[in-house]
Amino acid sequence: MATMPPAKRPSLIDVAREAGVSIATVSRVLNEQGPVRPETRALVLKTIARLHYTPDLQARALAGRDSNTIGMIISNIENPFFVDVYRSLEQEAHRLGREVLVANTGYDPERLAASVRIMLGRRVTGIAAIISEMEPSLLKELVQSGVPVVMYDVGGAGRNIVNVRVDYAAGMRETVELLYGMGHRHFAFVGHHTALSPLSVRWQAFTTAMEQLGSPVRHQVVTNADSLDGGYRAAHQLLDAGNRPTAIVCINDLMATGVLRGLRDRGIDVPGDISVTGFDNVPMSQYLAPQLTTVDVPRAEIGRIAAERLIQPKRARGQISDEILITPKLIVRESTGPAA
Amino acid sequence: MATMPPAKRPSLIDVAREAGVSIATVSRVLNEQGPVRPETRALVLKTIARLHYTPDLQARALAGRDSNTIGMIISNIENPFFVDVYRSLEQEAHRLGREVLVANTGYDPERLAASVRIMLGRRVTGIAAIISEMEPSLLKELVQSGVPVVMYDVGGAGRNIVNVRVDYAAGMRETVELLYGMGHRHFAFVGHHTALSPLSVRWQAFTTAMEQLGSPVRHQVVTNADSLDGGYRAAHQLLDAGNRPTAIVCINDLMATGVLRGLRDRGIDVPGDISVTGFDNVPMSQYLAPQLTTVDVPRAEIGRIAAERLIQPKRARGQISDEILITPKLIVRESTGPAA
DNA sequence: TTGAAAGCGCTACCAC
DNA sequence: GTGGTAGCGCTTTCAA
Repeated sequence: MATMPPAKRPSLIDVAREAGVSIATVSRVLNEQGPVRPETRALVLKTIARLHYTPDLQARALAGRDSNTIGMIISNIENPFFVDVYRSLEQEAHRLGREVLVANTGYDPERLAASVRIMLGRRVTGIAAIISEMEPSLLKELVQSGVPVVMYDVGGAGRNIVNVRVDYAAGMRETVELLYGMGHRHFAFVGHHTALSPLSVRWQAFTTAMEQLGSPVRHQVVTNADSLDGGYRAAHQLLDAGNRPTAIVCINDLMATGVLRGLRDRGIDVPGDISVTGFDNVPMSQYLAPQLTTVDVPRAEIGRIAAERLIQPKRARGQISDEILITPKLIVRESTGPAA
Repeated sequence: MATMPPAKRPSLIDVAREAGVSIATVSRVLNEQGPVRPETRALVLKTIARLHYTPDLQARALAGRDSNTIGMIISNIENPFFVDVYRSLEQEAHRLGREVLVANTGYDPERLAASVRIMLGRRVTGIAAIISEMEPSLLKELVQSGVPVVMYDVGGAGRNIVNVRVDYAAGMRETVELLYGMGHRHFAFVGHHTALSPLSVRWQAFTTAMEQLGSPVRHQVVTNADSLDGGYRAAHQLLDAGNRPTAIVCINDLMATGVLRGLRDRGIDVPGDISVTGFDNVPMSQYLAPQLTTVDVPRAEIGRIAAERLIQPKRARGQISDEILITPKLIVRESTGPAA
């Protein structure tokens, strides 16, 4: 028994040959472009079906048409926040007839660089960078590529860059003031590694808000991985360090969820003994016990805006950069209460 | 001031011209293949950097080398279960030098069909279908495409298909027996729409387990969207319907989380009044209060196996199909207790 | 060690 | 209406 040849996938040529027409005609029916006699059309369609022909998108993109795809890079798909932005961006992209190529970096700078190369290599028509950090050199590469880019959290300037910013300062101020008003004077901030950076907008927003409160207020900081477990460990570290705070402000809901669990393990009541706040208002935050006090960041809006800007970048010439500011909103739930 | 031309991206030709060598040479240094004089190599590299050249992956794939990409289709990225499988598959793929192309169908059959077309169109070297349903015609198309496929939950046979199955029957039996042993006689099953299908392995596993318990045991069913909110609404429906069960078995942790919240809203104590179980053992299940009794499905293993099978499909000839069975394990936590 | 040239599968333009 | 054909950017023989 002879070994079968690798059974190459059928191409336009195969379809054309089988149908007895030219490849140009097949292409026409495929793209519903230009005139084709109904009968010819039907024949071609039948042949395509018979051969299980699937157009090669790479070749199609190569031959002039663009890739019809926008890329999205996120730093932690484990965090529901990013997933929500992704879903909204994808929905909008599909509505506008585009596909989405996702890449998850896991906060790894190398993966980020690789992801950018892949996106550029696949000739995406735009890139949404929903990440927490970006090396200047990479950013420069992105600017020079000329591809439309929407950035979130990390800034950047260039005629092809649009920045989406959340007014963290406002959100953090509301949070801190709520707590302060409830009598809290000893705060702790729980963040993840990337948040150490002076570039971290959330961290900066927190310190600024604290400074505005004045001198009698103290705070300490714990950093860990951006995960449920990271928050969990942070809570234990905080308690082990002694000098217990009465309010714990977390960089996001994911970590706050871990903190809540860590405190419960140690028999600490929330908000009776300690108050806890998150940030983002991910769906999960409502399903916890106690429900999390947090700051709502409109993820759906962010994804939608990113898709829009990427797909219809009809921007005025000469404009250096663009900035979109989003205002978050404090949502008070059960995890905060008067200082013990 | 003249309008700038669209500033096409530099190609191999541009690099070759600038460096004064042939495109073949540039290609060689790019792929670290064949002999190239160190000085030539250095020159080319410098030129590439200067021009910010990024190879066109589509063209590369077209010209013979494969796309170096495996595709993954999931049905609900909102469910952490799928995200975990994705992360593990991606990690393994990267370890083996491959990229991953993800598609989320949101349980939409049309999106599923579109996703398959896109994967095939991009000439992925394999597809992991981690979904809950698949139309027979689509499945057939997949088989005929000849692309290696790994399927989870939904079956399929073909020389290019590998099935990963979880022994839901075992997991459900353990769950139901735990509850029965605690005195429960009135069960409710909470599933999502897809679970209505007689093809749904989880639903079948539940009914089978119930039958084995004998006649004095009753059960009712509620279906809703596969989401936190879906579970939440299911709980309310269950309570409104009267004839309250003492144990609620949920199709997965996502819905169980919603159920927990719904019960709490109605002042019902878990597990004091009603016991609740989930399935999957997603990270979140440990962070709830009460912590969820659930069945652990090794997601990381599933992702790893999928990647392996897809990337090294050195399978024996003539083998009709392949099947991998994974045995889940019950994890008893706080959400289950003696019948009221 | 390097270059020339033949495709890969497709679109788009120009003839007929 | 339909066919021929020139690329798109790259890899890969085959010669030089």
